[in-house]
Amino acid sequence: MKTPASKSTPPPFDRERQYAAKRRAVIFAAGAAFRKQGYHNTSMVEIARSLGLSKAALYYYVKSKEEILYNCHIMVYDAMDISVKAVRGNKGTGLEKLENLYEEFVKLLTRDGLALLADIGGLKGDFKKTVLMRRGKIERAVTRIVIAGMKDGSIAKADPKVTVFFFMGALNWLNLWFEPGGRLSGEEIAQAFVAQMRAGIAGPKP
Amino acid sequence: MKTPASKSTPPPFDRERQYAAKRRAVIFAAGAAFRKQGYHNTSMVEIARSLGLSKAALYYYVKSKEEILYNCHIMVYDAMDISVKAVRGNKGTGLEKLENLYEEFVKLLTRDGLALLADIGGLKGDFKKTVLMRRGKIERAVTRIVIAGMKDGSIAKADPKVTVFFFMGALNWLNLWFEPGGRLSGEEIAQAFVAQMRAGIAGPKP
DNA sequence: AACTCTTTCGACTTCAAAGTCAAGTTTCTT
DNA sequence: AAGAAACTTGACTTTGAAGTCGAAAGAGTT
Repeated sequence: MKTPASKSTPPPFDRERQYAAKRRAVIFAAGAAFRKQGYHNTSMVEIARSLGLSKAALYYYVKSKEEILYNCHIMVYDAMDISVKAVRGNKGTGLEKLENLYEEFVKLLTRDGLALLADIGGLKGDFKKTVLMRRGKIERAVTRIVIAGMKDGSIAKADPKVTVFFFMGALNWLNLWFEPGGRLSGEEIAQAFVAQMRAGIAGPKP
Repeated sequence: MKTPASKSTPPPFDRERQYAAKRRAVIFAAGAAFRKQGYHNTSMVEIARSLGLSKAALYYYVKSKEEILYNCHIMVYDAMDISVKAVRGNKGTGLEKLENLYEEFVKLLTRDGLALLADIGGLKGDFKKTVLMRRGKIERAVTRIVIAGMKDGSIAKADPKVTVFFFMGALNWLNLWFEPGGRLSGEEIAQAFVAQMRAGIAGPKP
């Protein structure tokens, strides 16, 4: 926080970085509260207090409550997009790819306080449009893998949409009961979820 | 409340029945809106208008918005309790019982506009306590069946809680994407969900 | 047709929470 | 140490939706 003022190249003390870090902290604190209580049941004052700040201080870092919610959503989708890309290159059957991806998803959601929030109704206009678009993108990517798996025989033939919605539901529900530091670790849940997902859809061809 | 005073039995025109029916209509209309938009994103005025009423007319049938939400929850849990009881008497393995129950659950949620709402944060005090209790009751009933299934070998041994949360998540998520009258009927979804749930957890003993 | 209970309405009040502001304090730079 | 930028504050305004009320229109009964 304090940098030496002497002659050489004093570590730049990047103010932007400081600001960005605090802004991130605000969004994560809010996200954690939204996850547990829901967007509308969490006031800006609560968020502020959880960080030891006053409400107005929050508005130094964010423009509005809606913007916080938007960023909570986008952060998760960004992380998921990365996982999707990572899996794209993989060799293996559709089922294998899906296992890898799903495991990453569970780990994401049980680490770092990232949460798939259901609250999209709290967003308006472009915020809403963008979030729905991003969610659709993830969904389509997963569905594509499932369809590929059905083609190569690693996944049992069925309606792809229903198949996907079934195990994606488990991810969305996860946020409402998972407690970091509870009896079950994210790792354990990831293992169990992947196993159950896999067994649920595995096809005839091994 | 009022019984005909004349000699014969003129059509009773039961006012209580009328009232109860309209009250039910209010709760269902509200439930449908809550399901799609969320509790806090649905105003009383909207609910009223969807029924062709004014806001004040709503308050003739319900005491508060919170009471509506409470009743939406309770109606689902009542219906689920009935399904649980129906399954209790059944013969068969744990897995078979669970299949029957799960199928009933999906059908419930795709019929009659009943919806498992996630919004519990909108409730306070006794309302909240009761809803959480009812939800816990259902969860425990399902978990008990799963544990029995693990004992009789029809369900693969694993952490019962995680096993249950996985497929119950699909039910909760269902509400957010299912559209009555859409491409997929409730029947079809029920078949697909049961199949995927079953395959996901089936044990060694057939 | 008069009477009464049920049902509805428009207009009002209340309330909680989002968002704003002017002025103060702290932290870094020179 | 002075000046500027970053940061924080308590008190204020705004907003949107919940909930209330007195009057009136409708329906069934005699």
